[in-house]
Amino acid sequence: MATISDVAARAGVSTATVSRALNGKSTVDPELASRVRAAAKELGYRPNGLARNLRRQETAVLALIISDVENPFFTAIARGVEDTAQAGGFQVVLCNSDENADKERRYVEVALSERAAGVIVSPSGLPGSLDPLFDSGTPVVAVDRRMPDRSCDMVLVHSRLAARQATEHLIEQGYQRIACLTGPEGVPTADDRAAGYRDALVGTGRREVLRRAEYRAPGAQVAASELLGGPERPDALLVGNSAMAVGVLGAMRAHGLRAGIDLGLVSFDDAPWTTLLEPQLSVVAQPAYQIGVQATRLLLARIADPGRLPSTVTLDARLIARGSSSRSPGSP
Amino acid sequence: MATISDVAARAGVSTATVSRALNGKSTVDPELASRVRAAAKELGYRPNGLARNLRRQETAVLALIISDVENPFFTAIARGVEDTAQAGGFQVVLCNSDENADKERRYVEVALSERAAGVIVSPSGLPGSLDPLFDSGTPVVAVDRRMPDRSCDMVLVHSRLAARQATEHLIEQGYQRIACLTGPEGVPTADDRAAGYRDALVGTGRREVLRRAEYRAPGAQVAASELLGGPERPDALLVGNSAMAVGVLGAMRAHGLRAGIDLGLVSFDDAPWTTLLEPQLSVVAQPAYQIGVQATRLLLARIADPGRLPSTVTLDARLIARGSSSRSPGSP
DNA sequence: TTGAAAGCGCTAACAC
DNA sequence: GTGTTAGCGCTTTCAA
Repeated sequence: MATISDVAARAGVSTATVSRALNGKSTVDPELASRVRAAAKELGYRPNGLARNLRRQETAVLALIISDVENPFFTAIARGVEDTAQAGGFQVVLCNSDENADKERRYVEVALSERAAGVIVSPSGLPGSLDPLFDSGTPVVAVDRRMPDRSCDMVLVHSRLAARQATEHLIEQGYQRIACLTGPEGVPTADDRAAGYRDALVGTGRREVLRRAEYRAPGAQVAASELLGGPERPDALLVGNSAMAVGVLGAMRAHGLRAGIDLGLVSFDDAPWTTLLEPQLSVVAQPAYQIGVQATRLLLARIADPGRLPSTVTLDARLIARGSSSRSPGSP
Repeated sequence: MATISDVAARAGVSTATVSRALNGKSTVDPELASRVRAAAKELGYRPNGLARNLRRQETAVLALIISDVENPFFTAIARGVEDTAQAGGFQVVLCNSDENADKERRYVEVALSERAAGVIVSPSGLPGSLDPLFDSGTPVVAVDRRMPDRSCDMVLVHSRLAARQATEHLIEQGYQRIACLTGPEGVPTADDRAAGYRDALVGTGRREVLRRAEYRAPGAQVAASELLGGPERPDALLVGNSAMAVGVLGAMRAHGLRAGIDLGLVSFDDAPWTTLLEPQLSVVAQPAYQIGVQATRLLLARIADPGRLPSTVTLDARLIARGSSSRSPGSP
């Protein structure tokens, strides 16, 4: 592969001039500049990013470490990050930590050793697993899940409030035994959903029925099956995310239960298929794309000014009530 | 950030010894090696990957350029790539070209200038848009969509055959006016589905009704609406992918049509929600994860031996017939 | 405006 | 077994 010296030789100038010409420095004779461009083109020259970044001590690549590529919530965040980063002249590489602290650590290593300009991460939740990242001084923004023991830029969702509103909605609809199936203990979003659920139940005389499972379909299906097959079956359920909702709906099918009528249902995350069900699934829609946009803005601001004080952006989620949380089937 | 010289100074050895010790070369005195490790730890030393890669003239990072992060088919491929690459000692960075030839080109530039060890790409379809990638000599594997005018490693699916089988299944079920809604002209997978659909229709006396739309929900919904609202409404439909199926099902809802009874339905891609519908959606399941695995194997083999002859792996897809393609509602 | 030369941090000959 | 040193390809002083 052609190097800058090859181009310089061919254009009959020094490597310095090639560098200046190709980087659009104004202090280059137009005549030389065009000779350089021609030579570069003929040789199919492509600057070596490694050498450039090594010399400049900076990169134009952001790393986005998300906890599950197969979860539409996170891919929507990725879209927001990508659009905003590209507009700011940065490229984004996506790393899938798969809710696995070990993979997360490995990708942090990659991001650091490749000297990414900044990192956006949805923390897997294991305390301290991101210490190397923070200690490195690399600009970081945490999304979706807060970092309890670290001061850093964050973009979060009012999910406790949203969980409370969703539960209150189920109460208003007249459901009596309302359960909550959320993510693993210690994962902040999962704990928030549980807390919001509790907030709504206080003083209503209803009993708390709280279950935990991983944020995926299989675990949720098992947990839901236990709940639905046990004594004192709940008549409504608040579900932690859309992957879990898939498991819950699978369990309901197995138990012959109809959404809305036999079991009121609200799930976090507005997946594209939720309106295809009969009845349609009520959801708490999180502004995933906006989370990505805001996180990138914070990150770019911090890259530009590493000394600025960390700030937290908290976005609202929106309850969309549909048929699955309404006792009269078929109502909106 | 600490450099190798800092570590060398602290351990009282040369940088060469630090490098050897940290890279596990056996020719280092154990005593010195442990002193080096201690010094590195104390300083929080992290090798500069840029410098290392520049010197070594190689990277352990693969780039995976997929056409849509929000499509479960591609994220499943990504999982397969990631698992296989990690087992082979490579990291994977994901780039989302978003079915956009321009973005695709930009990410190719990034992959080349960062000197990725290899690239796996699901081509956007614009002819020639990947020329720089191929011309660079970087190891490449194309997945899902073949490169008609290039000789390179590929991992494909027998989707023409699968489309034919799916259509034959609809014929067997007694549907008479079978239409096909597939992706844009020129996208190989879209053309294959159309061809397979035609293969099945030949000699059955049925008329071809072929529609094209982008591989996403909105376009598919519009196209399906036209089809379903027009004269001589089809009584069955073969759909190009799961995102399109979302659009089609939305259109059916708007027109008050029931799957299976009013409209026999088979869609490509076995998304997690397909079994939640009533009736369940019949699908052509593509081995997405395996595509990722095989593609990575081919890529690693080519990285190890750039001179080997290109080969193509073609995997089978599997028809899973469920209620949406059966006239008797509720049958499996 | 242009060129010569230093040097980013690391690895791999080569010499001892 | 260890140190010295050259050099990966680029950008950026510093002189001219």
